[in-house]
Amino acid sequence: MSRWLSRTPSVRTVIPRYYQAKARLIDLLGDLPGHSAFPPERTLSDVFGMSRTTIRKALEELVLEGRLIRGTGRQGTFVAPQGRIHRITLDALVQDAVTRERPEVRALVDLVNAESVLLHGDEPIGVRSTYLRAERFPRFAERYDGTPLRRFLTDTYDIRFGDPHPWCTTARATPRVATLLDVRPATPVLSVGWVGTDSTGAQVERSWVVLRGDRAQLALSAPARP
Amino acid sequence: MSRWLSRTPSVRTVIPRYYQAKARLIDLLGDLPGHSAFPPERTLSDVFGMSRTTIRKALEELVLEGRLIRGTGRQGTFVAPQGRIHRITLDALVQDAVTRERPEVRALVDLVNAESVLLHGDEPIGVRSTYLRAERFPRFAERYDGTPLRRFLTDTYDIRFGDPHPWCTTARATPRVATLLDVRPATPVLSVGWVGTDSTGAQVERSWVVLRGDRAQLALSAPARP
DNA sequence: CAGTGGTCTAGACCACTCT
DNA sequence: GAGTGGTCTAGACCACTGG
Repeated sequence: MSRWLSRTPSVRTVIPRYYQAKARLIDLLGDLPGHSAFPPERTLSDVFGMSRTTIRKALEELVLEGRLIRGTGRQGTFVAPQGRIHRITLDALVQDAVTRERPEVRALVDLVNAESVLLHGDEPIGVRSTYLRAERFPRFAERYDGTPLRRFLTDTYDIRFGDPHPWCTTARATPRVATLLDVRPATPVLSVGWVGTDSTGAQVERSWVVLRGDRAQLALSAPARP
Repeated sequence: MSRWLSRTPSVRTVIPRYYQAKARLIDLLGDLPGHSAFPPERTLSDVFGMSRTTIRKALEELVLEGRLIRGTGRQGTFVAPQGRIHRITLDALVQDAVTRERPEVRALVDLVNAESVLLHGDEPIGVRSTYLRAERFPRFAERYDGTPLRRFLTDTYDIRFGDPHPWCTTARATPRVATLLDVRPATPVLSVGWVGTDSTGAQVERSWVVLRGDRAQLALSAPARP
């Protein structure tokens, strides 16, 4: 086995400091009802005898898990109320059936891009972005009426889509996505992508969705097998 | 709308410093073939005129995207070779058909836990953990022979599984998972969970899989619709 | 032993929000 | 204005690896 692929043992028996902090914060969290104010970072730093950086790392994990909510300025940190994580089906993503802001359509050279922010209530939970071959969808920008994208394409351009074969990964929010989703840059997000083909097998659509992990989960389907 | 749910505008027109670093690192990366040595953090810190922390944040993102590989000690940082990201089907995860180390079986109070490290070659790409109701699967620990779990349960205990309705999220590696996957604690990972039921609808299995995002993607299925 | 990545600290500075 | 979270810096200390 070549050396750059060697599996380092990397024992690490010690529990990281930030993780000890997280455990204590979870204790603290357990007693508090939703919407309670949570102590500020600097206080926790003093009380726990750890640097603010370490505390922040622990807090960040709890935010990502949807257990804490943080606001800027005097808003501070709060205990998140229950039931803020929504399950979204893969089918709804592909079919563009999730509530969203009206897509922003941009014409590129050979492509057209439609980008929208997925909403639950008025909270942003994801971003959807689709690239279409301009040639196959003439005058898309003028004609598109904001209805669910796949249905629109089927109705207007007489497309018959094949299986999109989506895939799923973790990624980090780019600055642009972070702005749209109202998270900090580099926040871990769930990313789903797929390629749409027409009846001839030609690629006509390329899409991805980025979901906020603290507000959305992806519901999948895996039928039982004999 | 209550104030802790208010959508802060949070304009953030500026590009974060770490993201500028990342862009420059990608430039640097573009010219290098796989397995090339990459400059150490302290050098990049000097050259870019940024703190090591900021550089590290950029490097970490590239590692997570599978474009760089880092080793401890004198190993340093390398350009990752192509084709190290493997697509794994959801079905293979649920059916336990991914190559793996022999599961470690532990008896708990009312439950039995089977935990294994998923492998591609000899690289760890994920962790699979299943909890079974001890009552429904008597003497599981002694009887289990290491074959794919669902098949074993079907054959040995005459289970007929229903649809597991899996779901998918981002999470961060706990210290334990980090050790098994050979990543640092708090590394973002892809998490897939499901609940297995028998023909009566009773929950008999509860499983989750954690996948390293830099080595594995989850292949999904979403059939085209009329 | 020198140099690497991994962790943690202390503190500066900023933008923002509530009072 | 005071206090909050967000970003970035400089540097200490450690474990580990290769020459």
